[in-house]
Amino acid sequence: MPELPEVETVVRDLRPLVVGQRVEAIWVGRKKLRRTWQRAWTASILGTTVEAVRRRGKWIVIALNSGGRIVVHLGMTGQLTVKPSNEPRPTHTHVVFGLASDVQLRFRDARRFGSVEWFPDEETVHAYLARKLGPEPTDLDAAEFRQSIRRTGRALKAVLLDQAVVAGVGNIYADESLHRAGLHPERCGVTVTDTEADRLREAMATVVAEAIEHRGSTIRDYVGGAGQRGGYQTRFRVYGRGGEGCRACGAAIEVIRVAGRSSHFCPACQPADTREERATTARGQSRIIHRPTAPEPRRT
DNA sequence: CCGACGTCCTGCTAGC
DNA sequence: TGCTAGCAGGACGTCG
Repeated sequence: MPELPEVETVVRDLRPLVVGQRVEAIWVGRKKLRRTWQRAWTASILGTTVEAVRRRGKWIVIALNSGGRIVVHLGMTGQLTVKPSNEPRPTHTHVVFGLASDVQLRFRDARRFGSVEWFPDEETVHAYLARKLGPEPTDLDAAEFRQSIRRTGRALKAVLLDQAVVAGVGNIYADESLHRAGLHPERCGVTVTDTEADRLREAMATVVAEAIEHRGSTIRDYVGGAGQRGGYQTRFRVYGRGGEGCRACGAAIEVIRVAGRSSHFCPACQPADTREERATTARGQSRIIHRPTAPEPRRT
């Protein structure tokens, strides 16, 4: 599933292929995506030229010389690739932009959790994304991150998946970061020390940077902007390695459900906080029922 | 107001 | 071998 490193790889791949290209044709399929394509968007985009391709969190922003912006989210199975126009269109292709040099920018998404939409200007896109997203992992302020963690009773895993806390981290890199930081995914936010929070912030930055170097991770569907698979999946320390040995200590990696997501961790490197009490819900998910430290009083 | 949970969607896999 | 139930999860709406 595309997270920050995969989206960054797509953006880097697309940049030399689409910047400077004119959008000469647009085709939109009938199947509904997360956002419904508006007829007016086609007219607004046709004839404009791509000026830049950027990423913010897991979102891709394609800047046009008209000031308009095409904004893409890959969801679970989305692919945004440049292919020769004469190459057959694979199934689940939903949007195609015909570019000047006989190539097409194609959006393909089997599960249709992704989206393609248009905004009239940079300010509107900025407001749209700023409402949802916190800082990038590399821009995360130490004090701010400590506070984000400590002001909540949620499990650390849930905090990392919250795009308003840190943008771009998903299930894979949350698990990998927690392992590097030696923190249990269910660890309750309020009990996390400054040192632990700092370790987690640094672990996230490291994991994400390493994954980008390896062009992201391909579990099943993910491909880069020219259709190539990623290479980081062979370096996972915990994700998808349930039952296998921890690369650090050899203990068997465990899989549990936290915040509605599968969570992989090493019980030896990432010990549970024994001061916490938990109960298991009917659906097999564990809930913290007692916290060792009371949350700070909420300010009004 | 925070947090938990249901919903969307289809391809693949485990299990019979 | 062939079928099917269940699982995978990012964003977001809803509900307690």
